[in-house]
Amino acid sequence: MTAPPRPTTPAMLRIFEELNAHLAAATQRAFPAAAAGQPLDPQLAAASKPEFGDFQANGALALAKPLKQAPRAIATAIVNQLNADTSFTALCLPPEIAGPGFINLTLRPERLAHELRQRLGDPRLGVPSVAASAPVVVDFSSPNIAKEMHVGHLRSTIIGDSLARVLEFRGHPVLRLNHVGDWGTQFGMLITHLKQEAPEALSTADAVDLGDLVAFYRQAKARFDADEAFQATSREEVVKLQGGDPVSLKAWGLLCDQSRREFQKLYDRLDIRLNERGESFYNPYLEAVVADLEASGLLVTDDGARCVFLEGVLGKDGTPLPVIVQKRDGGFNYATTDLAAIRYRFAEPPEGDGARRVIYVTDAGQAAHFAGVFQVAARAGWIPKEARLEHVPFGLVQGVDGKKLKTRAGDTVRLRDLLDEAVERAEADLRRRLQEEERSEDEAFITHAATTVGLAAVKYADLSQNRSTNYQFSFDRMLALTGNTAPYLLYAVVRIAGIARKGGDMATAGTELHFSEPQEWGLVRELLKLDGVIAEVEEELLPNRLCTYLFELSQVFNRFYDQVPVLKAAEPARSSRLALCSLTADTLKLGMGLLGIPTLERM
RNA sequence: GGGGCUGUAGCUCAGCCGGAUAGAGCGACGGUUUCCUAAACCGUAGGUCGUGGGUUCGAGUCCCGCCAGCCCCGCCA
Repeated sequence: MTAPPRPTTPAMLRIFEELNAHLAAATQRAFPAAAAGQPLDPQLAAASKPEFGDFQANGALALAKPLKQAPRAIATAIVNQLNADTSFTALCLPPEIAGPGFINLTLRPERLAHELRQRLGDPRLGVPSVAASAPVVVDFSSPNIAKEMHVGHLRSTIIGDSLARVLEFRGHPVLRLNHVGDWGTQFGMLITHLKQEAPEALSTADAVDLGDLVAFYRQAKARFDADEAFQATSREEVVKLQGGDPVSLKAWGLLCDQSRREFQKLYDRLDIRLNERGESFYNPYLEAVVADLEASGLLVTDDGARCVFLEGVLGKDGTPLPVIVQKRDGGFNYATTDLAAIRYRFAEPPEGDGARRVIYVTDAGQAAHFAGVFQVAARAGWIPKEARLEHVPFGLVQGVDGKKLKTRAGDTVRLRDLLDEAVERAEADLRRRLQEEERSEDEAFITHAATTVGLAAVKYADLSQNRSTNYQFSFDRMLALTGNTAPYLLYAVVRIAGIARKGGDMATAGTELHFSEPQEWGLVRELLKLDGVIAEVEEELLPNRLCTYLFELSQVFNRFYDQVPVLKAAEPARSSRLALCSLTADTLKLGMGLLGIPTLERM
């Protein structure tokens, strides 16, 4: 939709900005003429390999052509300017020119230690909070009333929650909206069918249980597809409902309550907070949507339906595709609701949310739908100039066979069953391990650890993959104790907790830091990357970047743990290393918290 | 027919406004435990980045064609 400027996303944001300014100034001093036209971009980036230092600047290569000079000569001139700048030399070791003309920058160790010390005892671990922000809407999960949550809701729920957590941590007021399917044709079908088959369900709470309701829904859908008379009755029922008919409304309310309670069980289990604001919420605004579109001259009546024809999107016959906002029978559809939602979310309170960023976490199959709806909203003038409206698409959940995930019987996998199995498998693993290691733990410990590991595995496996591709679901892989998995990360935290139990003082706020080993410096550098990673996730809405970071941090920590003694070290190394352990644990806990994953002390 | 997404090592995947010899995990093979949980660590092997062009000093990354898989395409959401 709107295209904001891409932010730079390196390690250590503040230092990055500082270096960038130094480089730009040095380049300008070295080549004043080159700055006359375009602003100079030093093309500063995180070093692509550790041996290149902390940062690399690639700008000299790009200047070679306009300046008609060899890139290494340009780099040399820039470096000479940098070396003459004492505020730069206080920050960095002398830059090195490498390859065709890269400028490699290595931060002074004392500066790294200084940055690290500032993060010790800082609850935000160096991640800045935004000063003030308009609300951000994250629209995710969105199951349908009268259906059970299934594997199809997994990704939206987990990814949406994580994005919301990251945005909240950055200080944005986040509206976590559950746009449940509680309106529309499906309800017409269901209510019509229930009137005939189980009328008590429409007047008495919980007269049928949810499983039966799901079965009724399936039957209703089948009748709707096959029986024209039923279709017509269902459509009339929708119109009645949308018109506020009390009998229909009561039935509708009962169905919603029942489903809502079931959804909440799963949200509680996954520790996900959501505000329900279903499609029905926008019912009072649907007329205004159509009126607005009419007033702005976008509306066309075609074959009885009121549509907006899209620009640049052609159908089979080469004519523009419509977005239908009012059906021939007078009813509204999901496009109308989505438009009303966009309009409401960007509108100022009290008749709106006043949001300036609206994020939809839905499967990639809806990309075309959202593109169309977004275009209409833009042309209708409902999107403020500085606002962002983003569809965050994700791929399908597939089985290991590469096909859409199903049960052995061929049914959709219920979310509840999927979580149960993950926890059961985690528990079986844990019990086997306890037996092998001749450890003894009480049942409460086993239940807690297995639940945490099982749910963490499901969440992490999903989040750690770039969401845009299809996702191959495998219990074996996600619960593996090695590799880029939740158990591996959880274990790193457990190791640090072990050090604390064995006498390591983790209250390290005032510690003098003295590092000598490469494993220590490796960990220091990794720890300082957190702020950049968070900024990147906030901008690109890709939780897998955070996962990659946490995995790499765990790897670097495990190497450190394996190769460098902590408790047995002499001072001042011991305290410095304890500080690293403490900050690593804090960083992992914070990062996993942003993924919606709690950590353990022992496992 | 039109549109979108995807195609990188045997498998699952990273690859951040184009930048140095394309990375990781799993699996395979080999090694490490008197020491803070070995659920770990160290090493080896393994890739024409689907394919053919183009742009560029430089392309897995940008543009065009083609191939393959998946998804979407007016009154369902």
